[in-house]
Amino acid sequence: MDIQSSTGRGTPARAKTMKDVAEAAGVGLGTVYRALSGNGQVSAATRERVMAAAAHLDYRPSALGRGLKLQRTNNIGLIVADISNNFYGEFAEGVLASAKTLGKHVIVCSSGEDPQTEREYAEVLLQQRVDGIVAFPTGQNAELWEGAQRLGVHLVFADRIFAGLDVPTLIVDNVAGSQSAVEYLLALGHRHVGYLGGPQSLTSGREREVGYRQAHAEAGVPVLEQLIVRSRFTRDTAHASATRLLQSEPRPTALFASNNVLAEAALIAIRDAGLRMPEDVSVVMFDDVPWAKLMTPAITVVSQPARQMGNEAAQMIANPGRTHGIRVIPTEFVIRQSCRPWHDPDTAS
Amino acid sequence: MDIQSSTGRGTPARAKTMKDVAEAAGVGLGTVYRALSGNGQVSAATRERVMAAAAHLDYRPSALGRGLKLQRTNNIGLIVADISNNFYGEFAEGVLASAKTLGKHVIVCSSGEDPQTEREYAEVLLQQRVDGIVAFPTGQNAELWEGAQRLGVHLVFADRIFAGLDVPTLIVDNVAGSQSAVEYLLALGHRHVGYLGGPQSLTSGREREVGYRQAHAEAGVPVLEQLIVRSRFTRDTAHASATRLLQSEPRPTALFASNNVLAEAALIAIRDAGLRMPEDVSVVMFDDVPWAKLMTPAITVVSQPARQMGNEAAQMIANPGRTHGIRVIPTEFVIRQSCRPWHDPDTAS
DNA sequence: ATGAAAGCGCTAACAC
DNA sequence: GTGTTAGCGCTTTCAT
Repeated sequence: MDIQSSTGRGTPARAKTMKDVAEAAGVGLGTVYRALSGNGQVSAATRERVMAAAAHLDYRPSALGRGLKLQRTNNIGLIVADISNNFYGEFAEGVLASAKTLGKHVIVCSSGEDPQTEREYAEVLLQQRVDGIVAFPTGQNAELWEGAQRLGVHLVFADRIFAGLDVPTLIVDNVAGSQSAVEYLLALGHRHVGYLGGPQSLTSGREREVGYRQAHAEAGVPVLEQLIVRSRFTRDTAHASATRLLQSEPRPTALFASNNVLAEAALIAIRDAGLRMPEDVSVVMFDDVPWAKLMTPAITVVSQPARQMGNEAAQMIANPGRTHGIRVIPTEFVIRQSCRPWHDPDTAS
Repeated sequence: MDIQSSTGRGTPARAKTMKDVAEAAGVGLGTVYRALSGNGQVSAATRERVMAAAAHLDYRPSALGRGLKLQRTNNIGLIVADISNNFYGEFAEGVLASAKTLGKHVIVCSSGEDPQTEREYAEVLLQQRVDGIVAFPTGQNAELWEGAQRLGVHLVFADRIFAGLDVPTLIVDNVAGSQSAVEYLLALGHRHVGYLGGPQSLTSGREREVGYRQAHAEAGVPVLEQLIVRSRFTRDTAHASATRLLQSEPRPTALFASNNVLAEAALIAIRDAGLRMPEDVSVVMFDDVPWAKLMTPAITVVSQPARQMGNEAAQMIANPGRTHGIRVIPTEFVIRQSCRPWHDPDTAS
């Protein structure tokens, strides 16, 4: 009696293969393939028998065998900075939704904005032989991305322009979005608009600051450098930066937070400082997260269509060749109740 | 002259294989394997040559070939309801972080709480031959999960108990968490506490309602069924439900929202109804999302350690056998400023 | 210490 | 219309 052949209780049943189905249906391997895939001619009777055998055995094709043969996996990688951040979460939902309709599957990675982690994840994705990668690149690892492209892995970058690489990129109009927000604050009479910005290493950090400066230039209002505070786009350093900004001389009467994490920090810092919004300080933030409209007063925002961008990124990965260069998505300025006109007490008539 | 062999500009270089490395290093396939994997003996000199050749060719092992041979992929699936919801986002960050340290990779799927979508995604994950799946199950598709277990795919469920299936499950103490919140409101003098609940089909929906009822029973306060409104855990139906709850007779003087999406809806409905928090209506919510402490007043919450749960889920998948039954995680009741004592005007002395 | 060869599950070309 | 076979890239056993 052969112990190996007994159906052990604890031993999981090996996943069934085409060969199993072929034996069960009493046909050859090729016939099973033709019957199940629809490629090639099979008689109706045979097809019936094969389908029945497959169903009975609970056969499920192996994506591994298939991928190995076809040199194509239908898997794509997604590298975001922080999936618990609503912006990336919305983007990811968009990628997942479009990927599903395209018959693709998504391996999600969270880099924490760390180039080393990004590198490790990209390496993993290449080993998994993904067909493409959607990434919010840290700005490092140029050789890595070049290598990926050489291997025929389709790339799409989001939110940041990677200088020197020819990768299709999806980006919002940071300069215009930021500029419209700051113009609005200046038009309300604010002359000391604090800017809570991201790192200069990212396009989104740099460009939003450019918009801030352009708005000042066009309004003829001088920029006070001490009102510009740069922080990482993460919670750890954000609070200290926001607090520092509120303690600047002169104290800002309005504040523009250049992403949702920095805005959170700003609101907490404002409350901690005993200031009221909008009486003491007006606030505008970049990125229309769900809680922005919950606040009292509701926050005025520069809205970016994160989910739609995710959709589009997945489409771009699936249709390489149709996508070139940088696609700029417009932002929308949504005025709510977090800003108030400012009349400088010193110069009041 | 052979055209095929020329390095075409547009033709991507095929990913290098062990065979390529073997030829470049002038050794056999087995030697390359032994040199790169560390399994087996290789002379120092040979190892050196192999490593150099691999580096020079930019060789990257194929997870496909490896997985096919080993019948094990080191990939795990994660099925959440909505990755843009902060709760799932935090959980996912936890899974990703732990998976990384365990050398595993995560295919993320978003079911939208739809059993059909869940089924399709689970099917995909099984075809991908994932080693395990972490899921927030909809409660349907029992046969599917049983089949997965039979195939030796390790399962971990989160947030919901699936009756009739023996799957290790990670869950917060919904009854106790909910009960402590409602006890608090009753102790403040509220006698008409509205309950904005999730669907009865999910454990988290049912149990939180049980906590609500137990708190009333122990305080000797009768439950008014018209103050219990159930909604799906999604934005579409939440707002209508919240509005309906606020129009109940008697009007609730306090409100317990059983998840973060319902809480969002409740706050908007409160504002739309022209009510003030906490003067007109006290509020407690389940799940301590980042914006809860941003609100003025800051919201009192039942906090659940979402990220830590994600960590633990990944560990459980990686160490099957060590995990059995249902692991209940305690919640934490965090009192902030969104509740106020209530003295019924009719019975005031 | 190293080379040769089999086989994981699938696709596709070929033979009948 | 159907069966057979080679090969994708890797791991592992068996010779040498």
